[in-house]
Amino acid sequence: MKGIKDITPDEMPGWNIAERTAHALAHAFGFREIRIPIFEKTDLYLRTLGHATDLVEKEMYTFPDRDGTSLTLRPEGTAGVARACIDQRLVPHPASRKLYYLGPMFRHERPQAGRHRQFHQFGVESIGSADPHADIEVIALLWTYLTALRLPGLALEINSLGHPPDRRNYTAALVSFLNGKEAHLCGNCRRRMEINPLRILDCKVPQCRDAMQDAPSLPNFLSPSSRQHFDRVQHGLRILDIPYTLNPRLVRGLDYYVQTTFEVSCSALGAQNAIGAGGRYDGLFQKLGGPAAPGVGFAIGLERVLLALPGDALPPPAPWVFIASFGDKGKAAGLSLLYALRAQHIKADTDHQASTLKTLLRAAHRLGAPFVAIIGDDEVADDRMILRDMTTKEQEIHPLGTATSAIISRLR
RNA sequence: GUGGGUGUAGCUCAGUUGGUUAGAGCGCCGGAUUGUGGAUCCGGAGGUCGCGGGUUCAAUUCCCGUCACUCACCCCA
Repeated sequence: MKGIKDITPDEMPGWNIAERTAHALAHAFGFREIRIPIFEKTDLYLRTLGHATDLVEKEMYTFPDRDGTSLTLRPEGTAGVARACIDQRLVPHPASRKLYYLGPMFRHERPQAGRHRQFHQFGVESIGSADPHADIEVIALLWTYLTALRLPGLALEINSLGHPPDRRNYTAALVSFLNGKEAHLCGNCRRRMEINPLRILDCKVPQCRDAMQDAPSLPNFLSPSSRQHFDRVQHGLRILDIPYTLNPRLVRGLDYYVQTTFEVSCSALGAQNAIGAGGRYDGLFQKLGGPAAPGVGFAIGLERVLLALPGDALPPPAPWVFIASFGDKGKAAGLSLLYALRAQHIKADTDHQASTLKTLLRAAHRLGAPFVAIIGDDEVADDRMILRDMTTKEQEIHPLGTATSAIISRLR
């Protein structure tokens, strides 16, 4: 299917390191995992994401349930997490206010590099605190995660949209500035003037950038409290030595964002270079009929992380042993050893087709086995086993009775 | 939704103005005497040339359509 990918065994080491790092760092920052359904009632997304957004207008996988209820495969995680927090009454519990999730999202878009219809996100939501330190903590986790994986060419941009009244004032100023200049805008932006003028800010069409040259600046419209909040966020980032640049034109695509917004791009990625982004969404819970609770969070596109992941970030494969046993007695002894190791959680494998030492060793080599246990009839007769190191070609001899423990200690 | 590019062996790709048994490298399988892998040499298997139609005596090659993949626009993670 278009834009839907299999993740093959060869790709899994990268995924494992990306996911393990996510779990480890999220825990280190005091976030706890939550798993929510992969689809929700469509209404949830209509109410939270904004009707005029591209995501809602044309990218959702929406289908009727058997009773006619409209359902939608989740296109992002924040709305679902917020719904779950309300349903499960998590907000009052201090230990359940910092949550993270990992899993597939679905958007019906034309696929291209780093963009698929089913893709995966690692996201966090910090709920209940309007303090700038919540913003700092979330941004710090985002930055720590991406740098821990040693992704090249990262750049963090931040902005503040202010409180809703600030944004309304600015939007009004922007529209009045653009009135009469419609002819200089691209068709898309002319449409945006009606539905979402802020999005004209980050239009990439040159003529629109020219037309916006002298447009009113969003930071000038921040209320004193918004400005103070934003200043304190920046102060925290400086203390933590997290490099950032201010981008007064950074506007996020979803309607629920207010105040702080941020985005990390990765120059190693190509056109779709946003690797992680997020912001504050203080009105979201009320919009869903829940308790008033501010929140801030981010989402990271894991496919994009994998694309940028340097090859040497992958851990070396764990050592294991190939059992090369042949002859009637040798095979029997090899079979016992094979399962004894497995019972100890030691990776051990063989090739049941191969019957000669030559073919067994060839099979071991092809599977990339670092060690081979050789057991033929002669070995059984002498009550011994040969353990061969495939890289150094060194061989040691052990009694069959202690073969399992000898191999285990050799692999460590 | 719009535009460009590409579809030939498991993989990466050749294929000459349309011409008869469609090739290479890598990989895979086997062999080079009896219980030691990788190297070398020799041999072998494997292809509806994406699919459908059209032009032609003849199509992998030209034309149309279609599907898939891919990159970009839009937008986003």
